[in-house]
Amino acid sequence: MDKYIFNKIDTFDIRDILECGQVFRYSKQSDNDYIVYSIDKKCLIEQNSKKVIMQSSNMDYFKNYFDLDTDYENIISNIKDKPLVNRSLGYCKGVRILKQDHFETVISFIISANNNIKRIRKIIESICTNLGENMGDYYAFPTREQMANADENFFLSIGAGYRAKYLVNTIKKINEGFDLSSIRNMSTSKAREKLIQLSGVGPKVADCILLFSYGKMDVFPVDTWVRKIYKELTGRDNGSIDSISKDLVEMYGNYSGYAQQYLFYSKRIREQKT
DNA sequence: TCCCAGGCAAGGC
DNA sequence: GCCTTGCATGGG
Repeated sequence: MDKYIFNKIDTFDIRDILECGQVFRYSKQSDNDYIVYSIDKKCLIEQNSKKVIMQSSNMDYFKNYFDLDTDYENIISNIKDKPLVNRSLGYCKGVRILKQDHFETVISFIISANNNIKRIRKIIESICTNLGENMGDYYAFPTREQMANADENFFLSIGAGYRAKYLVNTIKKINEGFDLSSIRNMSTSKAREKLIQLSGVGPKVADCILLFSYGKMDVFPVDTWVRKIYKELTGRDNGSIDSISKDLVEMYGNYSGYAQQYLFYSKRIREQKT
């Protein structure tokens, strides 16, 4: 296992990064010590006031995964004067937007619909332990072929609820040739349109996939928390996801995705939710 | 008992 | 096109 050490910076905090709601497969060893899993890989991350220590057999993968080449101070300087951003940074300046696997992110955020993070994590873990490869001390996220072995009853049995049939339909579509990698080269609006063709993927889930897996930053996923924030900002609590999202992207610009995550996570911290 | 959670699909208009 | 309703499940 390789080791990679870098100096601790304000814009990398492993707790913020993993607990901000963009990823569901991680385990907390202690306050500053986590393990994160992605597809069939894992990475240990330990941080203190001076250093961050990463350990993995797939270090190049995780350097990219954690977006280490991006200058977050520069991003912050571009949005810090926008509404609510500066206050939010006081809670979670260490957030970074991960570069997650397309398939895993699609499946994960279909499960996220009208659900809470604790349950989302539990359902995804059940998917891995039941369908994924045994890697020794953990289970990999199943491949699309492995997932094709699961039927609606399986997903119901692990608590997926009415999302069970969405999962079956989407897995089938992907196995029959729906190309997730081609989406990378599309414009944000085309990519969004394409993702929404998948069962269980609407505008909000599509925006999460675009942000957390495709690195599209001109999106602003609108969920129940963002609706509350939008009401604080504008006094309005009506409107479709598309209209609110469009408003917010106009307001926050090409760094909307980062702003969204700072606002979303700090809101949840302040309301003491898990 | 009702409300809520990183909403979506289907049907009505 | 927009608006309403039904939907599984577990926690507060």
